[in-house]
Amino acid sequence: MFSSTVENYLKAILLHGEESGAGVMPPGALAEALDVSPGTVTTMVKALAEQGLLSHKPRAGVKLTKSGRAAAVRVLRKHRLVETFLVSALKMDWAGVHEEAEALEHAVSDRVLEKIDELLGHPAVDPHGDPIPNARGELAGGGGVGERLTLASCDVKTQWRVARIHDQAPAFLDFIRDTGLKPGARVRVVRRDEAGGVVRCEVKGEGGAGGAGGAGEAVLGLGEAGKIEVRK
Amino acid sequence: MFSSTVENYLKAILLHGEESGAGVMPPGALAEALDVSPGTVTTMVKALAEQGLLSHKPRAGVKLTKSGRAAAVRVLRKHRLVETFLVSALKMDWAGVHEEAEALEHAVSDRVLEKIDELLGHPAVDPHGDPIPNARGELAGGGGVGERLTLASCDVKTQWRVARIHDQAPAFLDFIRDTGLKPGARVRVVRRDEAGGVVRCEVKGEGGAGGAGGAGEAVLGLGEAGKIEVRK
DNA sequence: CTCTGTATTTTGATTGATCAAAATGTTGAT
DNA sequence: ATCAACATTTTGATCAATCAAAATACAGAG
Repeated sequence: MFSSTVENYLKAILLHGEESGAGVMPPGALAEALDVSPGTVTTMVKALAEQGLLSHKPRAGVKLTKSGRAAAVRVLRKHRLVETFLVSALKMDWAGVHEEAEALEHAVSDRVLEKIDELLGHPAVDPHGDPIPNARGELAGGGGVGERLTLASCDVKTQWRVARIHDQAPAFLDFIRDTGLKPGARVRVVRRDEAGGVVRCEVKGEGGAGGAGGAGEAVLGLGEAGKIEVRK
Repeated sequence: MFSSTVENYLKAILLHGEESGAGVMPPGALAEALDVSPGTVTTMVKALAEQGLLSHKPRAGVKLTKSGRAAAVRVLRKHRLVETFLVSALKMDWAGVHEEAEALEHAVSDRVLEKIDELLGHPAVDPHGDPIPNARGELAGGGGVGERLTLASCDVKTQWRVARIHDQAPAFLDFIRDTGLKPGARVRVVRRDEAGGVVRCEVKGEGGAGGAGGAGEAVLGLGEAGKIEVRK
């Protein structure tokens, strides 16, 4: 239907809206997200607007149209279902699946996707805790970055459960795996030093099936702590 | 590593060699196989020769180099393992998986591929009976089109087993599915009318698990019969 | 040996996606 | 109100992959 380039533009715009809450994405942010030059974005954006996938207010930013958003949501569904599939069905390492899914999301047909969805039992979230849009194109909204409850903002001493990791960088994900702070893990902030920018916490493993279960300690920066969303 | 265009050129040349036995493929056949114009082939072939993937004797044809063949075999391995995966793991319909695999073969990484291979238990053939190259890049040779034993050349009255379908066209595959002549089925040629170009045979279902098992009759043209390889 | 038909290569152009560098518009500080 | 700093758009080029149509080489018939 669309080239993978087009799909990547749409997905980046959707993701920006989800993360930032802003309805409009500035060209510079898009260039940054896609790792292309600003001029390239201007050119592509004009073409996509032509196709009715987004609206473009010159010098301000872009916004997905209804059909653009629908296409973007389909791509995101593919991405997240594929990630889940790689981890659950193929037992691949958690930290690497994002890049694999990045390539596969453009090659998986709708027919294959629905078979995968079925095989996995219609999962609601992917291995990072990110919500998977359903087949009807509905995406559970996660609340903007501001009101998020994370290891940087949650109550100290209370026990929480890791709900979602807001970063796909392999190095960070490796760190998360090593500390045991994966979605599902139970965690308690032991001490948060705002001045020093350090958060120290106690991790209690998976609780459910599988994981090592043993308790451990994790120390991380405030910025990093802010990427770990907790709940309950 | 290579663009999907390049991968398709290499795969087409390898497949031509396997099917025809000829070591060299004329540009016209390549254009036909890839559904591009002859001029395009000339251009691309020069570029691929530049990269050391094939050797090009002007006005005669192309031949894969060692490294070109290795790359082609990797692509073929991906294609056939993906097909097997789609049928065995995702329970997709036999007849459609070729086109799906056509897209996925360029997006599946080596890491993902080996996980799939493992999951499937290192299968030796794909759902059409085509041999799957192993991880070391060895491809079981199938014998040229001449010496092949097929429903067009096998003994009448003897019972055979369908080994391989030498055609990926969806319409033909649909026909095969409907008649039950899939790899694994037992079959006996009841009558072969060379003059009329018609082969009539009796099909006995899967034998093993799954299939309907009941006997049925299939009537097909001599050309079509020649695409159904039998053994034993 | 010549000619003709077919396969192949050349030529000139197009499309999608990209870049670097120059030009331009906008915003915020003074 | 002016100007500097920065973001955005324009401009002119490039690269990979393709096409249609013209030019060319070759092989077999005579």
